Amino acid sequence: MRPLFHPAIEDVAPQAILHALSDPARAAIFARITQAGCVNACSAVSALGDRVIPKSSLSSHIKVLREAGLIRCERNGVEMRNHSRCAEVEARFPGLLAAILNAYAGSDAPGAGTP
Amino acid sequence: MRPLFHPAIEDVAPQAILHALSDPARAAIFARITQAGCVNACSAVSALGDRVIPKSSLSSHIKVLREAGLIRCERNGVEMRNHSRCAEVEARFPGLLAAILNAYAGSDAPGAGTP
DNA sequence: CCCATAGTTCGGGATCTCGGAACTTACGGA
DNA sequence: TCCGTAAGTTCCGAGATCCCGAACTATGGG
Repeated sequence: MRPLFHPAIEDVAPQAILHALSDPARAAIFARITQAGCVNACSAVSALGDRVIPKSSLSSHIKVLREAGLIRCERNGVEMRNHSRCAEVEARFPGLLAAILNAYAGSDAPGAGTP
Repeated sequence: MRPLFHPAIEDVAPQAILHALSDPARAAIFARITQAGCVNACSAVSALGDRVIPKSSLSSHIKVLREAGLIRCERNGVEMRNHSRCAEVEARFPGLLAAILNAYAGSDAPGAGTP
């Protein structure tokens, strides 16, 4: 399978980023991918907090994040590697991702659940 | 008509803000309300760039922005005054609104069209 | 009292989203 | 080599959401 479609950084639209991150599940996935050193397997993400996300939903979420320009995906054998494109997005929209992730972290820590 | 429902600032969720601003039309409305000194009539907003927004859609957009905690609305006779709550939101989520509005302004200036 | 203006609500069609089941791909073991 | 297992994707139906025109409500003026 050839590289999937990834938008060029200059084609990334703010509304796509906001839409992608307006879902707490997607925001949590993105936060985890970003925090985990920009590499992560898709299934390693499926256990977010205490919520189990079905495979198909997870695949959709990953697709939304990818097409929004937030992550870059490539196959590695059976698994999928998801790199965060935070550096590119940061260069194009300074402070945006930091503010969004910080807002989520400050409100209810999407990547860690709230026991 | 009693004051409409407005969430307390501590009840404002990041996902609601991102969802509200993930629509370019809503982002443009909010940008205009914020830039116009935090006061504006609803109908004065309807002429955004070259796009005509139907009244019902505009009312919905305003409602979404209000319930997301981004603006405060109150009647003034026949008209509606829309104040931006940017200061409150800024205090709760530092840098968020600035980064979002800046992202839109840097990509295609939602409040001014791109001739 | 009647009308004009500003905004809200309602209704239907289009679009989006979620998630289960089936399918595809890739690797590993016998 | 052939089969089994694991990881993701695709397909499809049910439900939710969004958009916008038409009808409705509320306020103020003549």
